[in-house]
Amino acid sequence: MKLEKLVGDRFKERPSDCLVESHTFMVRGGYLKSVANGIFSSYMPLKRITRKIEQILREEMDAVDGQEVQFPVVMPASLWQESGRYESIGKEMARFNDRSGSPLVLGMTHEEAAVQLVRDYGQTYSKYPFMIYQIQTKFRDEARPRAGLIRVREFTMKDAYSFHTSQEDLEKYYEKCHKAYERIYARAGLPEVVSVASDSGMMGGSVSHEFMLLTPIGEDSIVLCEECDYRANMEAAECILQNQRDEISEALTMVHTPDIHTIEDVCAFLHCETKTSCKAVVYQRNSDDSYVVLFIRGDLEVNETKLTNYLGGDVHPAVITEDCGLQAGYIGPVGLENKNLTVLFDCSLEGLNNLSCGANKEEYHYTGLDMTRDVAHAEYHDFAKIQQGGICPHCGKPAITISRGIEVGNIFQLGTKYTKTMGMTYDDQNGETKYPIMGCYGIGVGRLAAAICEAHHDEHGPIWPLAVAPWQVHLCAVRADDADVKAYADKLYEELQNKGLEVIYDDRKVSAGVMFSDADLLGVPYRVIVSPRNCKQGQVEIVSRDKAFSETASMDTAAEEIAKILAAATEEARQILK
RNA sequence: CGGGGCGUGGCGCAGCUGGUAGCGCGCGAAGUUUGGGACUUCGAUGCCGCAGGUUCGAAUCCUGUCGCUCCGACCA
Repeated sequence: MKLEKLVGDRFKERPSDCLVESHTFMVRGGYLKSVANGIFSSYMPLKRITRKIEQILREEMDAVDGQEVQFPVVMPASLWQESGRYESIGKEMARFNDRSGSPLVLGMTHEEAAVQLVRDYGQTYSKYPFMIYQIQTKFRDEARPRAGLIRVREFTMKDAYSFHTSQEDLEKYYEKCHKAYERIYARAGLPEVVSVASDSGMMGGSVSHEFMLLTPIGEDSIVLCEECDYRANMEAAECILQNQRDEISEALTMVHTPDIHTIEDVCAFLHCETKTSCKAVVYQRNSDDSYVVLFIRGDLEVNETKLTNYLGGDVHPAVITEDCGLQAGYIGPVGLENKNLTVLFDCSLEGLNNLSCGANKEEYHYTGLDMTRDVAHAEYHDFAKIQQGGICPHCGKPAITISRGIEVGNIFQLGTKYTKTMGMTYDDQNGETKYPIMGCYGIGVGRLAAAICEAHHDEHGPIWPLAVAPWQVHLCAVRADDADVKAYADKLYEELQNKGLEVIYDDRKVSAGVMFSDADLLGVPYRVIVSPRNCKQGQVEIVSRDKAFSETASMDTAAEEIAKILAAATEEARQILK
């Protein structure tokens, strides 16, 4: 490919809406163009990258006996009504009607389609296990797309679905897929991706893992232990506390606290720390707007996912009205005898004494609250967000750190949620009718490309790992107006292509600065420089994009040398994988 | 869904106490340059997001609307 003919502009200035490096470089380097909020077209360089990523995905899925299939993008609402998700999923799913008025949806995930595809086939145990996968466009009407390809509305995803006749078999296969995922990230140049235990959210099921690239620009919070290998999604991390009770319990005393509402204000007023207070966090159930009051230690935050899981339904922050029986800013556990309230207590309060709390009376708080004495009936559950420096649920050491990460894939043990609702059954050896157990496994292709860029770049542009780079060699003819340079570079271009290498060839009559800047933006791992200076010495320069490698080769044997270097690099990558 | 910000050539921006648009980059031509985004000269490119309103006159003021974006909520 001649760079001169490559469609798409490269430019110097950072567009104002690009806030992360991957987005900036992909826009500046002519990789993509925004079409609408969270919807992009790809130019050739990005298309070549995603094609290579997809090929890696195919190979690794095939290696775990996956069969590539293809589900439709557009599906009838009836298919989603079978699983119940037509109703349970909100505005994230795009819905429309066809000409006859029949409701349709755009696929945002394909569990239903997968079950539909195989439920007639999988009627006997002898057909199991099997796995099907596709690489397909998904549309999710995200509330807030952001950061270029990191979070978009339309994207390509590899999604896989496995079907099993026993939990043990699923678990065995799940483990295989976990390893396959590790290989995928390693091959794509992101061996640093870690898997974390996660909350499975709307997908249902129990065990799941998210694969995370740790980076400050990530959207998810991840809990890591510095002392052991414990890793978890923020939502799933158990919060363990060692509650320290004072020896002497003071008496419960009402204190006048005019115009003081927040925990910080109350504690400042009472000259105590927020961790010696009991705060109330009020929610309402989405289903019926009934109130849920959660008491938690003043310095901690509520993990709403834990709360949702405990309640078995979604909640939203409460709107406290005059007549709901709650004194906003003065809610406390003592004397809160309200009929229609669900009152919950976080473990962080268990056994504590000498706390401050609201008195359920306007402008009054209590001091000297003793949970054991004053709130004897309380049951304690874990609703708290784990904190930096918190206690690791695995090793028990106070070595928890919280990092940000980009989710570049995830795997779920789905169980029978979809096979049950959609009536997929098989007969086992004993002639008993059973529901197959499912697993599912997803990787977003574009997001992975963005994550690679995020992890591998310098101030000038991306540094694509060889396995996913849009081209393998970037041939620069510096001073292409020089006849010797041009003639030799043309010849070398020809030779490299004949050796089966992927070459982007820049023979534009532009200054070296422009040429190198463009090469930096395209991030091709090996750069070959032909110039008058080099020609005079009978040599060409071969340098790697990451500057780790730089050597010269004779003009006569340059093509062979380059091919050798690439072969060696490919082989090295293969060795590392083992 | 809540709260901010912004819509002016392809990109980045100025103009916004009203008088019909300007700068830098990029683009085209000519020439001088040539190993990290060169220089000079000339040139092209704008329904100033859209629709109303105020006014003799609107990029500028008012109203509405659409779009983009950031923070939060939500989230396979």
